[in-house]
Amino acid sequence: MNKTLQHIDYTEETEKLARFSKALGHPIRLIILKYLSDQSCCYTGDLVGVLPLAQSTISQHLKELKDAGLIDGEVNPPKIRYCINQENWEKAKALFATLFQEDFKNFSCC
Amino acid sequence: MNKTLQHIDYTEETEKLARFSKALGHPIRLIILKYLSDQSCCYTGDLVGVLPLAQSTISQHLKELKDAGLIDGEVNPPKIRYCINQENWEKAKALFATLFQEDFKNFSCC
DNA sequence: ATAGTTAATCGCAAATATACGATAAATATT
DNA sequence: AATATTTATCGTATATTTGCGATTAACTAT
Repeated sequence: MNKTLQHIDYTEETEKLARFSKALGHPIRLIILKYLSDQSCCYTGDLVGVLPLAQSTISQHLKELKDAGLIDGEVNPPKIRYCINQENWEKAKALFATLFQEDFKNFSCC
Repeated sequence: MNKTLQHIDYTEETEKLARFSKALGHPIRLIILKYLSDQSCCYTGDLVGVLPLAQSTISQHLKELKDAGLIDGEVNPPKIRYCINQENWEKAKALFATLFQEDFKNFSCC
């Protein structure tokens, strides 16, 4: 974290893929996404009932996913209904597909 | 990080996918993988010449990728030749494919 | 107005990640 | 044996992440 090197210019795609990856980089967040997918949508409280973590911790993980754009929180007082953000989910799908595409791994050795 | 809750039992798949995601969660590491893919393989020094980061930092990122299983380092004294680990790369590809599969996102709402 | 419910946010602690320069290890060359 | 090359590792500093309990905010229902 020295000097001016900490912000290198990456392409928009690289930046986004790293962001998505980071958000997916915790088991609890994968479970939350799976749960959201299975249940269509859910409230924070549903997850609190299911996961062995404090409410504040779960709220934090939801924020993480929301900030990465993978989920949306729709206010439904006094609850908040979380759903997967389809648009960005598709974007993530596309980015990961590119990453693992044939031409990305078109090696001549190894 | 309290009590005994910090180690929850996740499935092997969840654990692995989170691990891969985390490794992919830094732009520099994505660039390294892309470079490895383009150049077939490369030495640490090649990356040091290309990336605006200290040699030790790059070495650390390589270790991160290696520990996640995404790359292999083959000793070729005094250099070390890094290549993508095809087996695990395929495994990652499959796991991400499952994550983004149709039936994962089979919603009834949103 | 008061009380209840739900979920975000704050404040804190501990762990992990990111970056660097310096040093060490391993091997090839002289 | 001595030197040069290459790269990992060590030590350190700072930033970020992860977790908790307590509090606050927003809205409902009484």
